[in-house]
Amino acid sequence: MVQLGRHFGAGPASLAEIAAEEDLPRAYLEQLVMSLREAKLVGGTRGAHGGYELARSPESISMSEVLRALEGPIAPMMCASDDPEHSIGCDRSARCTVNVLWVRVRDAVAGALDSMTLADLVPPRAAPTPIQPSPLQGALTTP
Amino acid sequence: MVQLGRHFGAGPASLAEIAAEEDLPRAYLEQLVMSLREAKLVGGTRGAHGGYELARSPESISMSEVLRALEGPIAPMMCASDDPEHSIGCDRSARCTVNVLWVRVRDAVAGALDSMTLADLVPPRAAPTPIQPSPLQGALTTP
DNA sequence: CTCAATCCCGACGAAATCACTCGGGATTGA
DNA sequence: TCAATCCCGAGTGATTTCGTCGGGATTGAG
Repeated sequence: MVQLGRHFGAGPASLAEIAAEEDLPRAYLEQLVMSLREAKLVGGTRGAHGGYELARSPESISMSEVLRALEGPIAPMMCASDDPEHSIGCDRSARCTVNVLWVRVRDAVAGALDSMTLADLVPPRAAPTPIQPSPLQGALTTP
Repeated sequence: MVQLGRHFGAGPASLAEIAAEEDLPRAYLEQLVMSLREAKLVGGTRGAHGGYELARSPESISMSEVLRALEGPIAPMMCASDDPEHSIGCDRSARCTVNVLWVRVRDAVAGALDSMTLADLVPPRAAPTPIQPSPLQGALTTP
């Protein structure tokens, strides 16, 4: 996850390393990285001295991509999913007025996630390019 | 939930009625309404011909209140909860740079929820006072 | 060539959560 | 008095989440 961002440009990082730094079980990490790989966000190189690496620069990877890769489509409820494939319309869709609410929430979340990149989350001192300050939070904190 | 909003001003509605209209199990509704009662959003009147009623007008009840009552504090992760009481700091809080992300998401959700009231969700024809069009969605859909 | 490090993959398991059920009071209008 | 209704706590079954296990397949180094 984020550790890979910190490690960017320094060659591949083995799961063993990451597991140590993050103290998470290595076997579990494997599983997570698999999802990231399927989403083409990281690439793995095999063999001794192998490991994982970001496929693109941290600045170009939005957190919405990461989260979608790890947790599936953004959907507060099944009837308001990002991905039309997975959205199963609930039986009472006709008289259900609540759907708009969920759609709003979903868009809010997606917006927040889109407004941050992996680079925003690597520890401060390493932040290379100043990012435009999120346009989002102004709108959200106004009364 | 929303049905109560629709029913506002027409005296108390029994769970049996609501269960019929919503076709949800009545016993389950009881449980939900309990939470709403604890949050002072609805009041119950007992005895024959009793039922539940909104405690305030639908326009004055924000969906964030409702959701907080039903699902607890708004918190995408435990380390970024609305309610300081329930927020349990994760062990790695020191080196955890991800927290800001969750806080942003939480605020986005809270904002979206605050921007809608129960009245916005009662079926269109019944909407009494025109609400100011949400200030939120403009900000969220801009590139 | 061989071997150890590492990724790749599928299946399994325990714990928490969700949606819902059961059974039995306590109150009140008719 | 009695039936309708709220009030309340405990219990259940399915699903999801977090994490484990074991065994290949690849590749660089010696």
